[in-house]
Amino acid sequence: MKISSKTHYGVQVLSFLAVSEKPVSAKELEKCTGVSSKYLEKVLKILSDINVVSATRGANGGYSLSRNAEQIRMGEVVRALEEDNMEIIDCVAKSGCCCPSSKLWKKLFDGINEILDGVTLKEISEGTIL
Amino acid sequence: MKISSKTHYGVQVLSFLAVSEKPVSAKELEKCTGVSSKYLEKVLKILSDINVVSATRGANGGYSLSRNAEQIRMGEVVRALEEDNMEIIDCVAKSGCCCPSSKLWKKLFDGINEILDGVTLKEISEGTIL
DNA sequence: TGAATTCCTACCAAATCGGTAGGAATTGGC
DNA sequence: GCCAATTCCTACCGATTTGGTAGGAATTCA
Repeated sequence: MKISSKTHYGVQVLSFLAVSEKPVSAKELEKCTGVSSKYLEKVLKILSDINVVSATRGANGGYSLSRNAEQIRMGEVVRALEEDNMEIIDCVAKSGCCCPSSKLWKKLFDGINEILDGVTLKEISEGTIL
Repeated sequence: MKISSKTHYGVQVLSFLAVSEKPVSAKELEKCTGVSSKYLEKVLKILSDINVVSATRGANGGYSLSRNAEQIRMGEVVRALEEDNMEIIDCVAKSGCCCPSSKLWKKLFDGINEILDGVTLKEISEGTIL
């Protein structure tokens, strides 16, 4: 029940990209964040796969948002970065089980997703989140 | 960002205890849940430390709720079972940092706690959770 | 005293986390 | 065409966490 550093880094770099005009390379992001560019590459690949950032290779390449920051909801970002760990506990996910607690976990994860989907990258980069 | 099996087991055994009059031993709970009594002992020790169950040793001993089920909120249970992993990410917890994402994590964890504190053990054991 | 039980400590295998390393593929500029 | 800059791919690796197991000490009831 905690946020991985991968997710943390992911949101951090997104808020850098949100205020940058040109593509930003992993090396430059390393300077901003202090996180190794090699590791950021991994994080950014995940964000690229879900079409939140677009990556261009080669000289003058780098990463940029593939949509406006207000059209990027934190839900999709966090779900991707936490990979399959955002699902409800196995027994519930695999539909069969109906242990008494399953409704609690469902309620919890629905709530988590609702909160995250209610926040856009724009709000984060501008600090206007409530 | 997932629920550990320890937490899952914890809520499961609590809902057993909620419908039992007499103290229930770890061995009996093993029969109900399929989880080894040795491991359940650990889980129950945590719940005992936060005064949600009371344990009595010796013959005819076992575990029972130390309060009415409607007075046990899932928030305290889950926070205890997940130990320190329910805190906001380190950089935020240690007050100094104000990376742009910190407000998001704070909002998220506040929301999680609010959801969990809004559900009582009674609702779980009776299945009346919304 | 003996059986049933929790409590305490130590240990352990497997998975996950948080990276590192090396190089292939691609692209732009000269 | 070549070189430098960049992402992409694959493999590896140490530390930590997870999910237990094992053995026995302490306690309690009959």
